[in-house]
Amino acid sequence: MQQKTEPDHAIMCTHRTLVKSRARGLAKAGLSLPQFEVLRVISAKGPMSMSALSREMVVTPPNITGLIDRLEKQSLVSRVANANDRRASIIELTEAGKNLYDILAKRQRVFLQNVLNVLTPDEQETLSTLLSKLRAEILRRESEA
Amino acid sequence: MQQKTEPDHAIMCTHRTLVKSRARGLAKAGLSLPQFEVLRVISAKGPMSMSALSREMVVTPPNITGLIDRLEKQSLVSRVANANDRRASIIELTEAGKNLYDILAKRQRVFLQNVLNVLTPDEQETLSTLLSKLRAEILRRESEA
DNA sequence: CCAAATACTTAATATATTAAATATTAACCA
DNA sequence: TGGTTAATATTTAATATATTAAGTATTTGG
Repeated sequence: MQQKTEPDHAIMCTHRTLVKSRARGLAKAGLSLPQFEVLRVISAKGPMSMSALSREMVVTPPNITGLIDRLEKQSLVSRVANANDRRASIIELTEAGKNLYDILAKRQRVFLQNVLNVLTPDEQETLSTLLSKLRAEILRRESEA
Repeated sequence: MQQKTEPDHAIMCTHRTLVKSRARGLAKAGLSLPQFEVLRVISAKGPMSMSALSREMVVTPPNITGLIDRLEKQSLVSRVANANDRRASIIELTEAGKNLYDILAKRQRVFLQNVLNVLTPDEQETLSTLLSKLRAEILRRESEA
């Protein structure tokens, strides 16, 4: 997995490894990582429209349509009609959705915490700071890519 | 884009920002980032079979079939029959592929170097080291996810 | 009331996966 | 040697995620 020591490669490799591990864990419960993220956002911020969800997850609305279709088929979320605005239905977690999320979220939280604990609190802060600087610089130089 | 200071979120956000910027740059020349990566691997290691390519890029063979189909349609690579092993053709860059890659690779290299230079060499090394530690720990704890 | 904005869906396409099919090569053994 | 079997290389099919472009429905501002 590891090939070069340049930070951009390190970011790519670490991201890929993290995503694959998390996805493998969730797959045991029949969920994908994007599907889990939908449950996480609604669980954290409460029921919301699909356009709000697309803004929270930084993905496009057609993507949300598909994700909600699949989660609804699994009876983990439901589209609840909204009398105030008949264009937008409100996406809620079902009881099954809440229960599954609670179980998986706990497991994911423990896993991530255990992984991060390989770094000291200082190292964790340093890592976040360096990545944040890099992110700002990428955005600043967007036009040069 | 930036939401939390936990390192795992920082990795996700920075990765997304980096990938989007690079992809935007390549899109001006009609290439996607995965397509560019195919050209990069062949340019660096020479012509190779699709299975070798799939191992280099850490993706599955059916994915490579699609990528090569689309690159061949653009006349940037060609499948060259292999007398030694008629199962596998060898993927080569065409002249157009070499020329396009050279131009884009230079631009990407400069962009990445400029971005990374927002960090000092020491900071770059620290970042790589911390990410590497994290990656090793994720792999060690894979089963806990 | 009508134009513009907003919310969602549909269609087409790209990337990526797993599962299964085909083609070829390599290995073994009777 | 010859033939079956196993391994390898690629493709196809089905599905999930994600995008852009275009279409429909509803709301809102003037």
